[in-house]
Amino acid sequence: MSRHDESAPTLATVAEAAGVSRQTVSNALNSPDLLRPETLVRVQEAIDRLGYSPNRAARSLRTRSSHLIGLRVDAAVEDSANALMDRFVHTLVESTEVVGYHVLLFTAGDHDTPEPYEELLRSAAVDAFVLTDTFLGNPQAAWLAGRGVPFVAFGRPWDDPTARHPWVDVDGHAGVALAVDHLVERGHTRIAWVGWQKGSFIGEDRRSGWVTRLHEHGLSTSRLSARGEDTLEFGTRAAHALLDVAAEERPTAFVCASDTLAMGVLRAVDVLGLRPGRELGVVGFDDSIAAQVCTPALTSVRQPLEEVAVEVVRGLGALLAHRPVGQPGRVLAPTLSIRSTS
Amino acid sequence: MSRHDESAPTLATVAEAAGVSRQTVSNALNSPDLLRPETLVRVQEAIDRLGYSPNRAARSLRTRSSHLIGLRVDAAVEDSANALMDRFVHTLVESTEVVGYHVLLFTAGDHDTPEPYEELLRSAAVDAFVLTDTFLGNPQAAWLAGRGVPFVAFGRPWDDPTARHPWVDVDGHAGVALAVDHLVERGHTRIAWVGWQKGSFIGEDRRSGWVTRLHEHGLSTSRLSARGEDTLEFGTRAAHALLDVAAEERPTAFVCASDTLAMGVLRAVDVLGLRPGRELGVVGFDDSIAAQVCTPALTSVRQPLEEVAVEVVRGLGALLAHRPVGQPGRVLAPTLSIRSTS
DNA sequence: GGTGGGCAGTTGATCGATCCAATCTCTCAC
DNA sequence: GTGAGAGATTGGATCGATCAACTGCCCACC
Repeated sequence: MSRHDESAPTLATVAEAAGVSRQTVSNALNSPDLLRPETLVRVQEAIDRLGYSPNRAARSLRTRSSHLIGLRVDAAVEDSANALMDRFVHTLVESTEVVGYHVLLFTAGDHDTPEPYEELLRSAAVDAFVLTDTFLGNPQAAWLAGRGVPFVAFGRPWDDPTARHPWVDVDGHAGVALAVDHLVERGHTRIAWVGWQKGSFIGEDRRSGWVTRLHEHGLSTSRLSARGEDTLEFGTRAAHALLDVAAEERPTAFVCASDTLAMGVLRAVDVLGLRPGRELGVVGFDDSIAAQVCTPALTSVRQPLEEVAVEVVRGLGALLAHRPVGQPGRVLAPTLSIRSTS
Repeated sequence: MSRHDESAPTLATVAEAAGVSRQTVSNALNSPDLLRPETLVRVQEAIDRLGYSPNRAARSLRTRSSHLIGLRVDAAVEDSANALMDRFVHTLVESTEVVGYHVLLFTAGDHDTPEPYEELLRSAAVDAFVLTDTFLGNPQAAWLAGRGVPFVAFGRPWDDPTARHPWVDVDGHAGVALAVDHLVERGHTRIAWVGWQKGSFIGEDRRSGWVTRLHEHGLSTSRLSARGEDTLEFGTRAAHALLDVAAEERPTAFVCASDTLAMGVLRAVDVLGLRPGRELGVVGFDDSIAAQVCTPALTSVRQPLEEVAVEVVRGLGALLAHRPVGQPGRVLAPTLSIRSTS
C-alpha cells in the first residue's frame, strides 16, 4: 500500500517510477532526442503504466502559453441561411488539434469592444484569436492590431491594405464570376444581381464579379441590380421588382450575394408560378445547408472553408512562433455547387 | 524608472501599488467581504489603474480547476438539416460565461473512445464535459460515468434509467403529439409517419407520440408508417411509397422525425405536382434554419435549445460544486413553429 | 486583569510543470 | 594516463495564484 491512488500522477511520480529525474521525464515529452533510446523507452513505459498526462495549468504557467485559441461566437441569427460557421469551426478545431492547440469559445456581448479580447489575453487564457465576423470591413481587426493582440483574420483588411496582420479570405469576385459563367453557358443573357447595400466591402467584391463578368461576356447590367438587407424578405421583394417589367426586359437568372437572398428570390419565383431550373436560373452564395436540402436544391458558390481553416492555423503557427510572415494575406478560390436551380 | 513595463501585472505588483499584501488583493477578488470597505476601494483602484487580470494558469494550478467546459464537435454532416447546434452552442457559451466558465472545443476522431475525454480531464484542461451527440441512446454517457468523468448530457440515458448523471432532454413524444394535434385540427385524418429505423431511442420516443396521439384521436396508424435512414433520399422514397396507394387510403399529412426527412418528403411532393399547405400537410422536427428559409417554409417542432443550455449549465454548477442532485434529469417541452406546409 | 473571540491583514508553503546552471559519465585524442 | 568535450542527468529556482496558519488589534465578558 504505497500511496493513495486518488491524486493524479505528476512528473515526480513518473520520474520515481522510472527511476530517473523529473527533468528527464520532461525531456522525454518535449525533446525526446536528448535521451538515450533505452531511457526513453523506460520513461515511456512508466508514463503509459501510470496514465500520466502533463498538467496544462502548470505547463501554461511556466511557459506562458495556454495553447488555446480564442474564437468569438455571436448570436445565431434566425431566419437566415448563415450557418456556414459549422463547417469552418469543425475544421478549425481539427487543424488546431494537430498542432497541439484547442479552441476556446467566448462571446463579446452586443457591441463591439476590445474588452473581452483583452481580458482573455491579459489573463493568459488564450494565446491568440481567430476573427471571423469581418462582415463589414473589419473594424475589430484594426483595433486589435493596434493593441498588439495576436490574431489571424478570416477576411481581408479591406479598409487598410497596408495592414500587416495575417489573414485568409475567399475570392468573392471570382465566385460570382463562376456563377455568371455557368449561367451564360446555360444560355442566359439577362442575369440579375440581388445583393447588399453599398458600404459592405464583401458585398461590393461579390457584386464586382457580376459586373465585370457580364461586361466581359458583352452583356448588359443595366436595370438588373437590386440592393438591400440580407434577409429573405428583401430577396423576395427584389425578385418581384426585377421581374415586374416588360417580358423582353425580364431577367432569366438571378445571382445573389447570399443564400438567404437566393431563398427569398425562390420564394418570389414560387409565388409567380415560375419553375426554377433551366428556364429561370438562381444562384446563391455560401452553399449553406439550407441550399443543399431545400426543394428545388439551390445552386450556390461554395467557400472552401476547410482550406480556409487550415490556412488560418498555418498563420497562427507563424504568428505564435514569431516567424515573420512574408505576405500576410492569402486569397482562396471558391467553387460552384451546381444543383437544380440552374 | 521602476520596472520594465513589458511584463503583465501580477498580484504582487498590485499589492505593492496598493500598499497591501498579495493575499489581500486575492481576497479583494475572491471574497471582497473580508476586506474593510476602504481597503477594498484602494485595491480596486490599483487593479483598474494597472489593468490587472488574474493569471488563469496560476489560479488553475492552485485551485485545481480550469473553469473550462469541454464540448465535442463532430464532423458537420453535409446534405442534412442538422444544424441545430449553432443555436445551442451560442446559448451554452453565454450561460457558462455568466458563471465564470468558458467552453473548449475538441474532436474525438471517428470512432467513439473515451480517450480524448480522459486525456483532457487528466491534464486538467477541463473541469467537466457537455455531451450532446446522444443520438442513439448514449453509449458514451455510460462509459464516461463509469470512469468518473464529470459531465452533463443533453439527452436522456434511455438504456439505463438508473443512471445518476445529470441530464437535460426535450420531450420528443410531446413534440410529435403537438404536430399531430395541429394536423388533426387542420382537418387531416390520415397522418403518416416518416422516421428512423428501430434501435434509436429518440426515434422511438418521437414515433410513440405519433402512435398514441393518433389513437387518442381515434385515428388509424396502419400502413401509414415508414422507417429508414435520416437522409433526404429516404424521405423522398418514403413519401412516394406512402402516396402510391388508392386515393382513399392516401395520407394527407406527414409527420417526420427530422427536418431532413421532411425536406425529402417535400421533394417527393414537389415531383408529384402536389402543393404542400392546407391540403397536404408536412411537419418536420428540429426547426432547423433550412426549415425556416426554404420554400415553402416548413412547419417544424422546435426544441427549446436556449432553455436546454441554461439547464445544462445549472447541472454543471451543481456537479462542480459537488452539490448532490436530487433528480438528475429534466425534460423540457418543445413547441411548434407553424409555417406554410401545414 | 486575564481570557477569549472576532476582525483585518500578513507570511511562508504549495500546486506541477519548465528553465537554468551545475554535475556526472562516457568516449576519444594526444 | 590525462584532459577535453559532447551527451545525459541532476537539484534548485521559478511562473502567479491560493491555502493554511499566524500576528496584531480591539472590545467584551466573567
